Amino acid sequence: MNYWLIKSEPDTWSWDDQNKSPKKTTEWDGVRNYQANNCMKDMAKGDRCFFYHSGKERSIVGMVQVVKTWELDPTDKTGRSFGMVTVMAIQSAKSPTTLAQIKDEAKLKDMVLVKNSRLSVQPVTGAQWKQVCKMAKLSNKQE
DNA sequence: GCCAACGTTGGC
DNA sequence: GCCAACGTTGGC
Repeated sequence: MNYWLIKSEPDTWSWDDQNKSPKKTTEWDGVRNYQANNCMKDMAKGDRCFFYHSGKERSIVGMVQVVKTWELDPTDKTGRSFGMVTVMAIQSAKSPTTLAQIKDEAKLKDMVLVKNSRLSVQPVTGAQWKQVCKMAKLSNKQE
């Protein structure tokens, strides 16, 4: 199992939208960046991702699970084989964790979120995952 | 609203 | 294949 972080501008697609959508799932389309696309290609069914609000909020607000692996994004008109995965909301953060808090935590100083803030889909290490779960009051147990 | 960081485009 | 110009993202 691998861990990831996906970002969304809440005005475009918020955690609330995610939870209101049928079966709490959504196709994570619209990614037009090779690095982000490659991350999605590496995702396996059951992998988990933090859901991060960029823009004004800048915080980790929940956790989603990959329910369908990478497939071609039908909205892509570039002809460059950008794709998407399908994710399902599984937990809301009881204590949403802000970017400022993450930056203050020494154990998280190497997070991609800190080092390359522009990447919209990014890997998270096991140690970082555990630490953020603790801070956000998210359960790390497997169903 | 500004600007740094980064990715992409296109001329050569 | 290089690199300048440009556009976009996202934190501040």
